Amino acid sequence: MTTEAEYLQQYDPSRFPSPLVTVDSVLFTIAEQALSVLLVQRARQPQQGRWALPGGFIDIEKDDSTHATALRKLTEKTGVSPSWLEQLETFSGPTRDPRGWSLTAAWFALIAWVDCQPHIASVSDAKWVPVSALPNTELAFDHSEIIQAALHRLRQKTMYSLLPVYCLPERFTLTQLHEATEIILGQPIQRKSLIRRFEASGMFEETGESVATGARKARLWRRKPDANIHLFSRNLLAE
Amino acid sequence: MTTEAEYLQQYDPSRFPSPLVTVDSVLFTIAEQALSVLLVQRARQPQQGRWALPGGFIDIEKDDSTHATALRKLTEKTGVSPSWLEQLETFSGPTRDPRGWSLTAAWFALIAWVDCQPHIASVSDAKWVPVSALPNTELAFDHSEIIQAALHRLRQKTMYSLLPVYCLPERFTLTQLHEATEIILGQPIQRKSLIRRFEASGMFEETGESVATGARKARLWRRKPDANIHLFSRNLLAE
DNA sequence: CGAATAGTGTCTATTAGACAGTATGCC
DNA sequence: GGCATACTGTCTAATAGACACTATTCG
Repeated sequence: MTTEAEYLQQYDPSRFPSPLVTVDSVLFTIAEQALSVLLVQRARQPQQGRWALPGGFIDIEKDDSTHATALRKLTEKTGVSPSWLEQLETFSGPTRDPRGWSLTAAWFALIAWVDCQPHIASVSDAKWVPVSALPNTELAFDHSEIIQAALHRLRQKTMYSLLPVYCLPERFTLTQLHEATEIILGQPIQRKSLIRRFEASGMFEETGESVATGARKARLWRRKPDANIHLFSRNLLAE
Repeated sequence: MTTEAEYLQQYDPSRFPSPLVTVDSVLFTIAEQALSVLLVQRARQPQQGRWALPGGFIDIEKDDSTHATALRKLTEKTGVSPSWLEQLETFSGPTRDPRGWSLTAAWFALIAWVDCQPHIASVSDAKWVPVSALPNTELAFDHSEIIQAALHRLRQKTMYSLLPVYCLPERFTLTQLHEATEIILGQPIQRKSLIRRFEASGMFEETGESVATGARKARLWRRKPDANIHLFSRNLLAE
């Protein structure tokens, strides 16, 4: 019989074969009227030169969860923190990475295009790719599959929450939210339905400002500082 | 410049410090009118003797995903495959396991009590614990937190699908489904609402049999062999 | 004033909640 | 028949879809 303290003293973490562990994120935005995902060109082997999701290894010294790893990698690539970040799913298996049995904790994130455009435009190894262009793009590892899962999550949540606001700048108009929602779902949405939800959510406040976009000025809104996302009990587009 | 083949030849997976990786599952059932979770007593250090979720290390030789690991561990403990198995979430951090920075891919599962009761009853290191008893139980690692996340998932999904059928035996009555749903949600549900959903789902077929439970006989139903779960676009208990 | 964009009013359709009512089987 | 359990009918309430309507701004 050994105590836990004795056991830990003689514990050797390298005794058992362990999978290769990474963290990858699917960061979406609306770029020029197109739902787009951030891709990064791999600087090193394996799959050197291929486009891949932003991510990498956990820094055991610095990161105190895979959430921290995802946030650190995204901030390195975009210069800012994403507005939304939630765990997606973990992908694993012996063949998804040529180095051997591997596991990646995938995260799902949203950001406003204007918030990171200056940073992205200044580097050559990161770019926004419209999701409509993905079928023609061969990505590293199983990253296409991960993006498909993230896209499914994004569309589902858009039907029962106002998640698309996290793709918009801090101050936004209802028309911007409406357009973002239609772009994500790929079909027309009743503006009235969206506005009803917008009011019922209690998540937003007027800034008092308004902007002209050609005709009547539109009011500018922002998220209330501590408002949590509101989940509706019915979906849009229920058919 | 090295090719990927050259790179892989000299690749040493033990060069970087790596987290300890495990797979744990939260298996629910309805045991004697109580929503219960399967716990296993830890045979070894660390946390020897404490009750914990069924799980363990990935077998790099045998498992071709964490799904396979979860299934293997659950089958070892219960003698059968769970009726429902989906990924929950990955929990990670430097302090959740005394051996160091660790990560567990958590899975969420359902089974009929009668399907595994013979096996569970025959061993002394596994038992069903009603979720109502969990606040008074100190579990290993962060397993209480994992169970809370699973419980939340179970209750959410019960509101927009007929997930509770996966806690029932192969052949079941509408009353059993109704009771399971009420037990999971912890409040009364309109039987009529459930039956409307049951019919609309298209997931079930009559067996032609019926059982007496004291008064009028109840029809026995089963899931159609290849039916996928039906997701409704509105929730129960929307208030 | 007309055109364009922003925003409202209000009718219909769908489906959950409530609960009364009918059916069946055992004593 | 009486009672308990299984099952159905149907009204109300909530909210999404549809779309006509009003409001504001600019030339």
